[in-house]
Order: sequence, then C-alpha cells, then structure tokens
Amino acid sequence: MTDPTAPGPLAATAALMADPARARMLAALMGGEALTAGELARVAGVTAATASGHLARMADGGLLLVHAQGRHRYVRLASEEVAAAIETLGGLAARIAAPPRPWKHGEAARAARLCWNHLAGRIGVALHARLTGAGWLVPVPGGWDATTEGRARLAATGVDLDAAARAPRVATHRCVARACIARDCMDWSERRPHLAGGLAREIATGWIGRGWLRRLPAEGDGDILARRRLALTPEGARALRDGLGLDLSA
Amino acid sequence: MTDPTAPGPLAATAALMADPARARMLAALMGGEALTAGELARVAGVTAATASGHLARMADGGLLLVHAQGRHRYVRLASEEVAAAIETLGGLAARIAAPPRPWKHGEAARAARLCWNHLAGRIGVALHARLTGAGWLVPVPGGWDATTEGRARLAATGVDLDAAARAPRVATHRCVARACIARDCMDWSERRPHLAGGLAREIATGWIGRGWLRRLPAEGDGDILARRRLALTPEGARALRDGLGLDLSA
DNA sequence: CCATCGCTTCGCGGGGCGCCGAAGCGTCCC
DNA sequence: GGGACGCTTCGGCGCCCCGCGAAGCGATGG
Repeated sequence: MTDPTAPGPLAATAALMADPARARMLAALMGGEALTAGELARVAGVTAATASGHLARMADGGLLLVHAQGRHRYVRLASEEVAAAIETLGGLAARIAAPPRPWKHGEAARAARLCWNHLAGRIGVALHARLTGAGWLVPVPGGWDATTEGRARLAATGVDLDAAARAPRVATHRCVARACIARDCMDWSERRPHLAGGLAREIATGWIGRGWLRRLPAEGDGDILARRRLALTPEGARALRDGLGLDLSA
Repeated sequence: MTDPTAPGPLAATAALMADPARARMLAALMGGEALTAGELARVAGVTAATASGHLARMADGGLLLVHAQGRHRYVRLASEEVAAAIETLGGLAARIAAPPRPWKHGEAARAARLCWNHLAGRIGVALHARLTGAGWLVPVPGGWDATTEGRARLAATGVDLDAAARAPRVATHRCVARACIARDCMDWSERRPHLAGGLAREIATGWIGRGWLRRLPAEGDGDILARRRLALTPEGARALRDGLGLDLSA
C-alpha cells in the first residue's frame, strides 16, 4: 500500500530547504518581492541551468509560485505558511550556528525587517502587542479581526482594510465563521508573534509606500538578510507615535 | 575567509530533518519522552548502526541531547525551539502533501496533543487564549509572566510555578529584565499560538499526572503522531471548566 | 527576419551520504 | 566470569542529486 521508502511529508519539505543554493534563494525571496529566475541564480551562485532545476523542484513541492511574464519567470513564495516555516527554521539555525557572535547580520534586522510581505522584528512584535492590547484587533477562529475603532485607527495610517479583506483565503478550515484579516507569525529574533495576513501585508506596503519605513541596502555579497532589512524614518516614528500610540524608542 | 561551498545555517539545519529516517525519529521525539537509540532505530525502520550515525549527526547539529545511562543512550529534543521548528515545518508539510484528505492522522490530534513538553491543539490554543485573555498572564520581553491571581488559579490546578521558574533559561537576550515563565509556540493545526516554556511544561505534566489528560495509543505502525495524541478525560473537562473557566465543548 | 536574451531540457561526471554487516567495547545479569 | 545486550565504529556498496556545458525554444527588439 504505502511505500516504506517514501520520504514522508516532513522530510520531503525539509529536503527542499536543505540545499545551500535553494536556501539562498528562499532567503532572498523572504524580502517579499517576486524575483526572476536569473536573479535567483545569481544570488544562489549557480548557473541558470542549475537554478532552473531548483526552482522547478521547489515550485513542484509547493514552496514557490511561478508567474511567466514575457521572457521572464517571476518567482515568489507560495504562502504565508512557507514564509513562517522559513522564518522559524532560520531562527533555529542562527541560534545553533552562532552562539559566539549571536547577531552577526544584525542589530538593524532585529529592529525592523520584512518577513515575506509583513513586518517583523521589534517593530513587528510591538505592533502586534499594541493592536491586540488596545482591543483594536479581537481574536476570531484562525486569527484576528479588527474592531470599528481599530479600522478607523488603521485607516488613518493609510491602511486599506478592504484590500486586506480581499487577501487570498487559504481554506484550511471547513467553515470560517468570521472574517480573519490577520494571523500570528512567530518572530525568530524576538521570540514572540508578529502579525501576518492580509492586514499585515497592507500595513507593510502602505507604510513603506508612505516613506515611514525604508529598505536598507545589503551588507556584503552573501548577505542572507539582503532585501529584508528595514529602518524606521523619523516621520514614521512620529506618525506611529501620534496615530497608534506606538512608541519604539525602546 | 568564508568557504563559498559552505551550506549555510539554514540549509545545514534543514538537511538534518530532510532524511526520512531522521524525520521519523524527530516526530517520535515530539511526544516529549526521552527515547533510547534502539527505540528510535525501530521507529525509523533502520538498523542500530544506521540509527547511531543519524543520532550522532543530529546531536552534533544541535537538534538533540543525549544522556548516557548504563548501557542505554537516552535521546531527547534539545530545546523548545527545535520543537517549534519541527511543529511549524510539519504543519507546512502536511498542508502541502495532503490537501485532498486534510487530516488523515487526525481529528484526535487536532483536539489535544503534545508539542514536545507542552500542550498543543485546540486545548493548547484555548488555554493560551484563556490565560492571556483573563489577564492571568501578562506580556514581558520574550514571553509571559503570571500575575498573582494567575499564580493562584494555576496552583489550584496542581501546577507548580516554582518548578516552572526553574526551567532551563536560554540566554538569548543579554539581560532578561523579568521572569519569563512562558513563551508562544505556533500551533500548526489551529494556526494560532499555544503556550510553551516552563509553565507550559508544568501544566502538561501536571494535568497528565492528575489524569485530566491521557495519552492515546498509536494508530498503525508508521504513525507520525504516535506518542503525541492526547484526550481530555471527563474529570479533566470538569476541573478545567470549574478551575479556569475553560470550556472545551466547542 | 535575424540576433539577442531568458530560461529550460538533456547528458554527463563526481561527490556526498544512506544503508548494511561485521567487529569491537562497555554494561548488565545470572 | 561468562554470556547477552545496547550501542558505536569501520569498510564497502550503491544511489541520489548537485553541478556544469551544450543545445533547444519562445519572446523581444532592432
């Protein structure tokens, strides 16, 4: 009936991340942008032929989505869950590999970074704590929904909650009783959850678009956190303090 | 300086989970008990020689701790973070592998199971929601601490909070300002956090010891969730409802 | 229409490693 | 003390798969 030599789901999925070139590609895609096969080949340090094979495997294994456009193939992470798994596994790996110099790649990344399409780091967990602590987000099965006041507060920061509600729904539960516009995602540097989901995506894109956060350049060549590091601008700090009561001076 | 062919931390750690035999061993260890090398060889379906090599690799890679006792070698997961990574990756793998029959191994495991040494499943997330929602746990940097009332409530359920405070501290932050007796761990079946950490360990062992929860037998031979499934007993349901206001009829 | 570009497929070579059987070593029990 | 047991180490076999270059294919652009 079942093949005793079959890898099993856990091993099969882990194997997709267990190759150095593939891991570098996944790390680059954690920046949230869709990258072309050629860009990923470059960041992985392999030829286009090798990269093509890797991308096909990962897409086939459900980690990536590929979108052909002209003669380019744009690749992005398949889902929030993939991003969460990479985030968690990356945190474990970092702690195992580098107890002596714990945060080689970064104090900046600990303060603010992207986790696929949403905010992570101290700002991410602070945002989670503020929105849930103030009662602007309330728990619903599978995640969080926003209250009326929460919607008003967020709308004032330029976040489009209708767009968040239109986020692709993953049908993991038979019947989803209520709107779930945000979920939790474990933050590996802070060890507490930050917000993920449609709302979190709108927040990240909106605040970056307004210039409240800006992307930081890569540090060196093999920077595993390239494309992910963010910095809060002075205007952003002011706006978040005044609009949400979010003080990030700590 | 740095070897360009070096795997990188993420790939190296993922590789430790990417072998079918190793994955089966890790799944078995998610039941929380320390198992001998021989037991793990059996569950993995390999000879003792092969298992020995696998265990040495995983111990060397920081996933496992080994404790020699007489002519047995007891093996357990190295840390909460390892358990969290396996939990997250396992959830992703299950969702990727089995959209047609989503929960082959079970409704029982979704209701209540062990995640290394703490409770997971619906009971785990309900407990998290209740303790934090009632204000019995309050957020501190890196996790949660209990209030005086929370301590009293938990002590009434037989949970020893002094033992929880003595939990091995992982020094990930330079200075930990306050006691942190619980942390969040993402639940892969419910997609919301449940409680981990010393407090959660005391809760799981205490409630199982009191007969409020009991371990369920394995289903078949290659049961990936063997040793993890739990069931709430009638006494347990009563005690949790009366003692903590935790209603699990849903 | 042809050159270029991005990407894929194919075939090949090589290294890593998963597996086992046999042998060795320490522990436990009679 | 001798035998059984649990585990490790060693040697060897075999497969998987990673990497590349070369060739093919569709899209683009002059």
